[in-house]
Amino acid sequence: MATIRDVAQRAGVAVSTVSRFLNKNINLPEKTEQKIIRAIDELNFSPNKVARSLVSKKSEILVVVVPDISSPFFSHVVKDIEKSAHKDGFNVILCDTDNNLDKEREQINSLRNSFIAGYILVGAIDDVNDPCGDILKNMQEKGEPVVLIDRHNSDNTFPQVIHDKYLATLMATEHLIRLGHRQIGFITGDLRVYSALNALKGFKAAMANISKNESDMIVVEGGFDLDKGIRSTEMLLQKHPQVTGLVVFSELALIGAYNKLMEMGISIPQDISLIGIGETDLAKIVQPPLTTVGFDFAKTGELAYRQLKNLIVGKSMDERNITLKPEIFIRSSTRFLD
Amino acid sequence: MATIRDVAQRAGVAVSTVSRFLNKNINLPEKTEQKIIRAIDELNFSPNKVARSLVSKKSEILVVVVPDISSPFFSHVVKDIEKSAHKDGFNVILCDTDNNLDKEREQINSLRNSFIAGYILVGAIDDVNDPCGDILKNMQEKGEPVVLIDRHNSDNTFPQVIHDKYLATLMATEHLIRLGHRQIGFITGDLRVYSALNALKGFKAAMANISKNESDMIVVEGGFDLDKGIRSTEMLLQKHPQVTGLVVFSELALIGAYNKLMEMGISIPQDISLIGIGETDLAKIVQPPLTTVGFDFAKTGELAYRQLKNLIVGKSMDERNITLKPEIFIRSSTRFLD
DNA sequence: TTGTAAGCGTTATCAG
DNA sequence: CTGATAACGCTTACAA
Repeated sequence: MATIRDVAQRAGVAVSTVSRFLNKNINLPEKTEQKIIRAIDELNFSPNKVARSLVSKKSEILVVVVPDISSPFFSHVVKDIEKSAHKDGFNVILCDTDNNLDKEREQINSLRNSFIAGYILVGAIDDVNDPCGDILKNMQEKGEPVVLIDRHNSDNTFPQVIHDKYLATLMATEHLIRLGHRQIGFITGDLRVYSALNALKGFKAAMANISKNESDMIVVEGGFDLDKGIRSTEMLLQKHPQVTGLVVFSELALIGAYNKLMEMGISIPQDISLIGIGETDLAKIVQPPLTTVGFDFAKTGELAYRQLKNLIVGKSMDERNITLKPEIFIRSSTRFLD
Repeated sequence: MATIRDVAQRAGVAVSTVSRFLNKNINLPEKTEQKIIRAIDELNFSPNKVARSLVSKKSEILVVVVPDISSPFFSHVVKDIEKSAHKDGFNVILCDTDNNLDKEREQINSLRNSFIAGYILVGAIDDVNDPCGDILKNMQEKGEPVVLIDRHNSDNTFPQVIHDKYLATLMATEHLIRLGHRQIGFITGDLRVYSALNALKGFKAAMANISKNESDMIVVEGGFDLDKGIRSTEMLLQKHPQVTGLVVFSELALIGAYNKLMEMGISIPQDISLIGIGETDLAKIVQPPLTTVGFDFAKTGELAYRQLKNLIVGKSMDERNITLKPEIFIRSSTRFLD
């Protein structure tokens, strides 16, 4: 690999001149510029990022932390972040924490001496009980650019993008209520996750209109994968065979619930109306297509990146907290209860 | 941020001593070791990766290039690579090329001066016509560690992990033939992709047993997403309403085909037997569950990482080319044609 | 065993 | 406007 020294030597100028040229700091005379260009070309030189990073104390590297990249929502968000970031010349380091906050800690800490330009952290399990407070606090003190997506954000410390899961679950549940359902079950996500907790609140708020005390409400703690959806559905139906409507948090668990109902020979929506929180292709594709309350998460990644970018360049933002509102997609898995 | 200098000063030793301690190059006397540990602790010091990288001319950063991280197969592979890599202390830069080879070129080139430890490239569109030859050749010359997954690999230049899509499609087609089908349609992937091309060969090989000339074979060029699967199925059925069996390459296109058939009121497997190449949860979940010929792609990422690791540490591998064999999962979407 | 100093490839300061 | 040269934070000969 040729260095800036080699280029300078070959062009017959000083390294600083080449450096200036590279950083377009100044208008050099046509003549020297040509010499430099030629030398760079002949040597096939390109400046070393690491050396550059060492002196400038920054890099063009972003870190994106997700609980599970193989989950459709997260992989879409990451894709959009990467796409936006790439346009600005940033590269993205992906950290998959496997829903393990210790791993998250470790990963972030191991990167903290690499002049990372900024971080985007996506909601993780146990976020509610232990919002990585120590690390985040430290990052804040150090002034490191951090943006949060669907994450517990005490004291509103960091800019964030939030999907209003409270409202989404409220809407979903109210939809069933409007259709005449009274015996409505809710399969939550892992309640140590910020947005899952909010969803539960939304469910309770909606149910409060038709049910006097909370203890009557039919709630089973679920999770974010297919398997959890299957098992939770089974459990819920066993304990509460009277349900006519089912609200399921998270896309994958919804598909799990769908699968379980089909397997049990329970007809959707004849026997049970099924509605999910979160929108994916999957919900549209199964038969019958599933009614969902979802978000246009094509925007999430880009919005989060934009926030981060503003943070990095020190530009003030119009709004530090972006809350995305849900939309209901009525398909064929819910019916009027006569 | 404290530097190694600060630590040395505080501990009352030379920087080199601290460096030696950090790199465990030597056994220091208990006494000085304690002093250093204390200083490090008090200053909350951790060594700067960038500076380290500059002198060592290497880094703990891997680059993984995929055509589309939002596709289930790729996101699973990336997850496994990340997991394995993280155990060895590597971080992973994710490049999503959006199936654009120019973007791939650009991304890789922009990273070539960052002392990247190694690269894993996953099969992309146009790989067949233009296997990024210039860049890859250059990388080979420079001795940069590169591992390929499902990718055109002229002259067997790089270690690789391959899913035998030829065999998979052969098996799928033969399964339908065994069930008595003769009018079998095939929806390919994008034929500029290496493994899609192989799949087509597999289909033709199987069909050769029951069909004299190739021009009789029913083939429609498809793609890798849901939408392409839907459109290709529509087109195929329009031109060839006589088909009783359908082989679909790629997981997502399979689901698209399923969806289209359902929408058209075509019963699976009564009217048409449907079989897919590639295994995902989706195929298991829809009703009826779909027969597939798939791969245990839980292994792919880890295997590729292992190859790369060996390349990086200069360890010779048992096998440079790992070919993963498919397995048939017979479910309820194929039936005996009476 | 420990310390001194050179150097990794840049950028930035400061003379000329 | 250009050219030496000192950083940046670390590793590693080489010397003591």
